[in-house]
Amino acid sequence: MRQALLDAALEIVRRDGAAALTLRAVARAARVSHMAPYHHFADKAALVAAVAREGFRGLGREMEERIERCPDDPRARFRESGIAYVSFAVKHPNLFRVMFGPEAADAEAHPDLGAESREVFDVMQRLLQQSQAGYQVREDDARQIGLTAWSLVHGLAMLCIDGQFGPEATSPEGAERLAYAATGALFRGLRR
Amino acid sequence: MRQALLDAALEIVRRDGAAALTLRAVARAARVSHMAPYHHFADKAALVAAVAREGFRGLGREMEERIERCPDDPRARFRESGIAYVSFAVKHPNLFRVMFGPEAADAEAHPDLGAESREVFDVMQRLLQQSQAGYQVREDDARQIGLTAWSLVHGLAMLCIDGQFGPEATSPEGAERLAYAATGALFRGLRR
DNA sequence: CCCTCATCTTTACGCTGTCAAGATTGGAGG
DNA sequence: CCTCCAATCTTGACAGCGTAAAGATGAGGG
Repeated sequence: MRQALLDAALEIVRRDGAAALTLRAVARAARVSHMAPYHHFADKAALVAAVAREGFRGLGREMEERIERCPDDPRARFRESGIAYVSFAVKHPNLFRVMFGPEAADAEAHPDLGAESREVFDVMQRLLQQSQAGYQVREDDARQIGLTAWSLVHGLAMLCIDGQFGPEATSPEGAERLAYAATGALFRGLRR
Repeated sequence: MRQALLDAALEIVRRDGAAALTLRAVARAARVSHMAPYHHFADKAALVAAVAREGFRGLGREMEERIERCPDDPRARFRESGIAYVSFAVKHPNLFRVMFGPEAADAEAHPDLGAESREVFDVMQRLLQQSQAGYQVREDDARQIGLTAWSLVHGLAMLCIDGQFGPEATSPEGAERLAYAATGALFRGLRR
């Protein structure tokens, strides 16, 4: 039942956007009364957090899947993880907006959600350290470089799905091309 | 009257956050009936767009103000514009969220808002081209580099105010330190 | 003087999240 | 087998939201 509600919520977000994610709409889609969700989620924020959690798991999966394609080059793996980040956002813009939207924002209220997002960041951080171990990235403060890389792909993802770069950036191909170029510029700066 | 409503809206956003920005709350704060705002704004989205527009103007102002401090070094001016971007977000997090929030997102519905945000981007773009003219930045596709720089500072701003970098990144000093380091890494890559 | 138009108010509707109270149900203990 | 209980679901209600419709008010020009 909880899973059915979550599936309905994900479908609503995918089809109609974050604004349509409503407790009552989820209940309708699951063919239960408008109060039934309260027996599985404390309130609306908890439902939204659960949806966001699914999003972070999917993002992590797509990143892992993509970096498996180049097992030998640590630097390429690091770069591909960033491109996967942008690609995921453009392929699932509504879900991505929920993941970083105002209702799931305060990580205090939903600590497990914060853990899930930190795990995604840790994937990038681990790849970065392997790149450093492979003498391909400067040995400056690793955390600082990780935050910079995360900021770059996160901002690129956000501005792409907000249409700030024009319509060509909303296609997966266009977004990946931008991500490829952007990460390339950063890499030239990170190279030792 | 329109200005009074706008001021009330800005105050509500600043004090209570984007979620509290409500047509009725604005009307209450301005001591008019809950329908009065409709004579000055087509609907709630129009009010939100007007608030966002004020935000972009303030952002542009802070950027211009900050780059005036270093009139001689084009590259430093470019960098300072990015730091001002992050600084503005951390100093006005609620307003920043409205500027890129879902209600002001579709630039189609409010073309003047899109113009205002494009103007901010153009400031950075112009500084970039001056840096190129001063032989301090590679001559790759200027638009591409501009988008990369915008993405970096935008992502940094977003993740700072979302608390994803921890509490130390929510202070103006901490955020500026991060922005300084991040733009530095990118600059090493952009240098010819 | 009266008409007109812009501005503001009142009332009403459907939607939302959530509280409170009842109904159903399935399994554990006597 | 009966009873009780806890979990689950439903019904009904309330306040707050955005907004549509219609009435009030008041100033300016014929």
